[in-house]
Amino acid sequence: MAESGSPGGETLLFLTDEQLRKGIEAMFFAYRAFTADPDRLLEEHGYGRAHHRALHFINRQPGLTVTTLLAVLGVTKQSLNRVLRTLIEDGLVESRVGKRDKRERRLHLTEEGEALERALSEAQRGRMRAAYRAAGPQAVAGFRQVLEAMMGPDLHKLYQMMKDE
Amino acid sequence: MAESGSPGGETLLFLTDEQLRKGIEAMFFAYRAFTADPDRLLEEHGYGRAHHRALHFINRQPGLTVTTLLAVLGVTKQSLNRVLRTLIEDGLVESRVGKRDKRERRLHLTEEGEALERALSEAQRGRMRAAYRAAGPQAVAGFRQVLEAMMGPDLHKLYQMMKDE
DNA sequence: TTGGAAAGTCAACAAGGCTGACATAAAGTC
DNA sequence: GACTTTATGTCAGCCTTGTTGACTTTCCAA
Repeated sequence: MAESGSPGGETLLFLTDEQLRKGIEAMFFAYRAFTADPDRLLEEHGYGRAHHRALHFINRQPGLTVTTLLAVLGVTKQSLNRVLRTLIEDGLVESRVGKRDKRERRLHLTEEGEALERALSEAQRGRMRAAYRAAGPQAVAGFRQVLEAMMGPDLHKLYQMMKDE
Repeated sequence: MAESGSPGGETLLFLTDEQLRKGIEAMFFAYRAFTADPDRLLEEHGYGRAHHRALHFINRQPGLTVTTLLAVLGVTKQSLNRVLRTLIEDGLVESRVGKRDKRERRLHLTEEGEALERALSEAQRGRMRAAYRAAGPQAVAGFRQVLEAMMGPDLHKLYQMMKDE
């Protein structure tokens, strides 16, 4: 019941606690749907969500280093390594020694890795595309604005690191 | 590279695979930020995200049954029970035998439960409020539209079950 | 040459999903 | 009244994915 009134001349009803709670629930349910499609596919291949995330970002930034991927994913080295190791063993990801700095490992998807990434992304984009189409370009712009504002400056920096087109 | 052209007379650039991928990443980063604040608070109390979700929905629908909560959360009985048991033992949730149907357990928050829920929600709403304010009412409307379209009919039904104001 | 950064590994632990199998009480049905 | 179904709870065990802490190897850079 914080800001229910009309302090200035503007209507701030969209900042009501109730509206905020509905927004929170919308995030909860939407995120569940958002991960459901790739999850099904992953299970068939014996992988989990963590594998998907690694594949996604390696695909987006071919040649990124392990340290960068760690920062992007926001997990510990040990946690990522477990996932990365199986992907490399299974021949989905290739780890190449850095040219200038030989300590670095540059990560790339193999053809097989690209194929799985594409399938996972397809599933996820399918739902996204349907939602975008249903809501329209104006709504999509608002959607992106709110999400970007919500992620805060640090994550927004990582977000912008990913190539835009 | 599916729909890059201009099939009709309309610009469908917002349905580009690249735009969809950015949307996917926005969801990923935003959801991470979205859960970060309550997670900190939860850790101080020795609880996890699962406890937060239970508290949230019991608060929203006081007196809901276990079966309903199961449907809303989308987890198994065993998984929910582990969480619910500790909340009841710790005196945050009260389980009352149903009046008409005595098999049912009606779930309610105690005062202590309400206090924690309020604190968690406050943390989460703080970020949400800032994002909403920064993006403006128009963007918020679009945000909600896209999320609702994304969750699909089944989850949308559960979403609408929650009281709106 | 020496300190620090990048990567990898081992071990142990915790949260929170899951399945399967059962048990009980209460409702509902025939 | 006997039988079936529903709502709930519980035990046991497994998996993924996160964590901390300790330690190693390799390599860059001052």
